[in-house]
Amino acid sequence: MWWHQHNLCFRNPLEEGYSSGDLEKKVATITETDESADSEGVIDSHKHREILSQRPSYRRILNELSSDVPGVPKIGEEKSEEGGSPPGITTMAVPTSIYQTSTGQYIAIAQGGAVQLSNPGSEGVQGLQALTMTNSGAPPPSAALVHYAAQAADGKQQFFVPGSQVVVQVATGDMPAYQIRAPATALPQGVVMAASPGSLHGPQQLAEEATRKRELRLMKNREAAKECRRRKKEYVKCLESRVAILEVQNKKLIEELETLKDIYSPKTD
DNA sequence: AGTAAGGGGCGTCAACCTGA
DNA sequence: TCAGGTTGACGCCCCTTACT
Repeated sequence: MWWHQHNLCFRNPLEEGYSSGDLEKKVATITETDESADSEGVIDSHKHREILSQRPSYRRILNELSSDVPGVPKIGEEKSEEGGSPPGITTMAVPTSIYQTSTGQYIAIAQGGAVQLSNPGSEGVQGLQALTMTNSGAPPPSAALVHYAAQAADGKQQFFVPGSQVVVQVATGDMPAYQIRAPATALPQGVVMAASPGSLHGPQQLAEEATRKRELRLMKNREAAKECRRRKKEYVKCLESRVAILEVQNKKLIEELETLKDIYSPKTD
């Protein structure tokens, strides 16, 4: 866990009864920053909006905090430090591309060319089914939805993914296998490419295009919300560790002050 | 066992921000 | 200016815990 990976293994302040909001105020107080925006209690919505709009993102705040505290990872850089996973936690390759087939299955192509399958019922990458890759085709750089699927001439199922590549089912049964191939021909017979916006006619195609755009936007926003929540949690953890560090520092300074007082104060005998 | 309360996660919407 | 990213807010669902 991040909390332990950076030698910041203090008692978790949240377990001592702090809410994350309390923590934020606590850090603001200790560091004398201007983060205690809602300390006044009730504020009108307009003011609240202003405050929110002036508030930097979690990524920025945490990166600023990280630059102050050595050893605290910056958001966006934490991937490499997760190299050694804690015992008991199964690691899995982060997929670089995720595609959805016409049957609703998800195909994730991980770095190194591993292909993973996920059924519609499973959630996200959980439940992804690792499959054997028989070649190491480089995955396309961006994630996108598969627009079409087809049955190849040999009866094997194919999924066409962006980047002019084809994921081909090369074995069926209990342990299906898939390959990433460059398509031999431009398109197999019977495959119809999704129409480009410029070639749309009729209200039905326009409606389909609008639906497709909406679903794409929802999917992206879904992922963005997940990422945002992950960053928020990381931000709270960062605040927790900062509180712990500052409390220790504060305690030391108080002790030091008491010691100096004892040394330099005139004896009153 | 049944139930209410509380917490966490998720999807979605909307407002705002930012970079091209 | 606009498309895409970010994030607060809301409602929903599921799980856990305490209580009856």
